[in-house]
Amino acid sequence: MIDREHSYLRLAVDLAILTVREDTLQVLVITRANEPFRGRPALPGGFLRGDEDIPDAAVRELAEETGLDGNRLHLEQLRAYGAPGRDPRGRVVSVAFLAIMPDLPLPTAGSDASSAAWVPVEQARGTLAFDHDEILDEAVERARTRLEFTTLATTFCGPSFTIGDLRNVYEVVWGQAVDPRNFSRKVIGTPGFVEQTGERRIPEIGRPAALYRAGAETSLNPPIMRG
Amino acid sequence: MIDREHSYLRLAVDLAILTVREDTLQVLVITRANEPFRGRPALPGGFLRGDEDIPDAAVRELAEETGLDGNRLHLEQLRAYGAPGRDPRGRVVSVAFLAIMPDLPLPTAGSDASSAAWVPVEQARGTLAFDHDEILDEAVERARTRLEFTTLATTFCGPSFTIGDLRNVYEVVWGQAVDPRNFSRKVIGTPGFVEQTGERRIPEIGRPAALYRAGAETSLNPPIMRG
DNA sequence: ACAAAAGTGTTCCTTCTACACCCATGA
DNA sequence: TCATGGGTGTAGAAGGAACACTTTTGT
Repeated sequence: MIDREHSYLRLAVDLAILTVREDTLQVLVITRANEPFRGRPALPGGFLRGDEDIPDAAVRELAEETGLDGNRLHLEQLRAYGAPGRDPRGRVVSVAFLAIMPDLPLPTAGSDASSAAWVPVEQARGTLAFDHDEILDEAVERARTRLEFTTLATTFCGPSFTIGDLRNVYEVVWGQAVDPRNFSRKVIGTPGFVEQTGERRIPEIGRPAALYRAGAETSLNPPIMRG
Repeated sequence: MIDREHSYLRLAVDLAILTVREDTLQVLVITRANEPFRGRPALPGGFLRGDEDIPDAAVRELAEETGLDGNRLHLEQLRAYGAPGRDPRGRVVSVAFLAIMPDLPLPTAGSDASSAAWVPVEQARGTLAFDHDEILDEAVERARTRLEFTTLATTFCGPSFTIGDLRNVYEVVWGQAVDPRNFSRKVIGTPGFVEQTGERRIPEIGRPAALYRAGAETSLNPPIMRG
């Protein structure tokens, strides 16, 4: 059944899972347990199973690698990577996904994932196996533009957060300062971006901040443009 | 070599090739010569060859179906489509591309492509084989946002065009009127969007219009937003 | 002169930007 | 009362929307 004209190949799914942690943008990186690239850092991922849709494979891999429920966080397809020779095992095409989640502790998960760890993007860049450096760069760029045009920043936060927390997400992901005064107005003035919970968070020093949860709106019009 | 855990599959490339023709947005559609969906309209495409990169496969299919040089026009990946059952022949994952080109006559091409024809998007929508209706919808939406944020509209035009021609592209792709006065100013005032050729086009009746060619800039900042 | 399409000037309005200023709290 | 972060007011600049008006041609 396999011929040369249109040959069979294996399809993998790779995940660039981003979070904001300790005021830096971090990516979930595993250390490869097997050849090829054994011992090298890489993005989590794995092969598509027989009768599985591509997003389902991404959700499954996410659960296997992090122990988390992929239906609860943001997961979007970036694109397919298929350069011949990108995988020394043979012809493998990978569909890359961008995932975004709050800063949760990584369950010291089972099988494959014992080595999963958060690593600052700046530190991971240039060190990853396969073509994962390229995937990571495109994932970060996608996340940056998503913050401009969607309310996605809230998925970096937990169930409740202050406007300052949300602003910190923008500053860390964009790598540039954002004016706190104008940012508050913009967020609060955009219907459906955030909803007040009624609670407040009292800092060690300073005025308490109102707590919010993510609103129903997903797109941002007008957008919040980077400088 | 094929096991159930991570099975082999075939990878296809499908192309949503758009142009503006007779004041409508049209898509290149073929009539399928073979099963499955024999006789039904579909997007052009085909299987990836053994040692071929994915964009190369898209360029090759474009050449085979239209006789045109895919290196000269805009070609960008949309995403991978891999729902089980999307192709009755078995497990086939397709990487879809958006292509944009000027309104050129279709060479009555060779092998596969004798049935290639331009069809208005509104007319093609809902009639295509496989999941190509979904691909077409996403291609059109991508093209619409590309016009907002990039200078891509010029690739719908030939080597030289008037500002009116370019405005017509926006009106047809967006499906809404655009103010001619403000549009001129915006386009001419954006450095690198268009360059004057020095020639003019003299219409049957009316003031001659200056001719332009595409400029070097690709992104559009500030963008041209839809209403 | 007239039709048709190209292009300019101007006014109003929304939004962004920058920054002065006030508010609420714990130590 | 001070430090700290939360939040409001406001003036200026930039850009978009709407539209009156002028320009350039062939018939």
